[in-house]
Amino acid sequence: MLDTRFFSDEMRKQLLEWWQIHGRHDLPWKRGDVISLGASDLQGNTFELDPYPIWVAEVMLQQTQLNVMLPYWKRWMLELPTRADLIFACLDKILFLWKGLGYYSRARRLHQAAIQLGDEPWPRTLDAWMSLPGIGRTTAGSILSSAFNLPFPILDGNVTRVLARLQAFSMPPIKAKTLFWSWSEALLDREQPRDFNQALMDLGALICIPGKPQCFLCPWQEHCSAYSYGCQSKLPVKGKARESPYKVIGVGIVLNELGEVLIDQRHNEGLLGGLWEFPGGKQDPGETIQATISRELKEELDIEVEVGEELIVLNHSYSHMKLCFVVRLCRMIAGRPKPLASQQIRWVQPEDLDQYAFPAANAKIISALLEYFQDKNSIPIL
DNA sequence: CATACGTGGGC
DNA sequence: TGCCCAAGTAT
Repeated sequence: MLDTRFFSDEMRKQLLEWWQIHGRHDLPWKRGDVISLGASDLQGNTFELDPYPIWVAEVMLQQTQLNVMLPYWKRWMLELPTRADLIFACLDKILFLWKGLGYYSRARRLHQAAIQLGDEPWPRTLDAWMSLPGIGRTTAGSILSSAFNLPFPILDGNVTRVLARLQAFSMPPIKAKTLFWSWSEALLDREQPRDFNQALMDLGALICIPGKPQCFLCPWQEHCSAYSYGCQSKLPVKGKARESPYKVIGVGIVLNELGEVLIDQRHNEGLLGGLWEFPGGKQDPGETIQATISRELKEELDIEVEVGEELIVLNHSYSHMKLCFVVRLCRMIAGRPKPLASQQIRWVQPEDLDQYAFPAANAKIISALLEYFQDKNSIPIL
């Protein structure tokens, strides 16, 4: 039941004319090699682009803004320029290239998907792309329309916001995914889906922004229900966010007599999967932080430590919880560390920590540790 | 369908 | 400082 009343050819034309002038035309994955020409020529927009750089970009762009992912994408393309390079890369390298971007399962799934594709030709159907790990309908539609100029709609945060305002939709869009998809599909310019999808996203990213949209610059002002009601800054309606839990985490910087520090690699599944970290864990109610650290290191590494001075305390918010890391220097008293709760453990020189993929919060701990050693001008003998 | 899953920028 | 938000996917 496709309601296309609101979506005219005139609207498509207005958006594309706006985009020709104001759109983001400098996306490097859309300026790369043209892998084949269609019946027409470049002017006709029927050329095809290499899907690999587009695929990498689209995955990096999931829940991530263009200016944030761009340097990561450039480095990735230098290190792993083709699908074959990705297939044969090791997970450590992949996670290192992803370090700091967040949502690390994206990197693992990109790798898995490349392996799954093997040396098959690039898929050209929605189902084939969506069957790959890490690729949902939006990413599949983006790749198919960007690379092959095929008429598949998208529904990202930008498009959702534009549509919610265009239709003055008064419920949280999350409750009406199917309707929004049908709108995106009805709206799509089937003659030039590549440019149209990009134009729609650019409209959302540049004009129809959250908060205070730039309606005075909008090519669709006259078509926008929210604008006519003056409610554009209230849309889209968001669902109520649940309070995220707060936890205190005791972290142990365990040093040995060689001045090496003990790190562990997290299991691949779940939060920060596959990344390295300093050992530690959640403080139990009524427990001192010293007790937390010595208990966690006993449970996870089977070592006894003496908990020493505080290195740093830092707060860190994830999307679904807030943590306070209390980091203490530790001396190992007894035992030999074993990876009881991790993939592996390693003793490393502090200068070599930059060769491992640590999450952002741990990167701050590393900075504090290196500063500490610099101030001491020597490795502390505990 | 609700929830897990990161991070940095903007205000 | 703290909260909102950003090119979503998997379960």
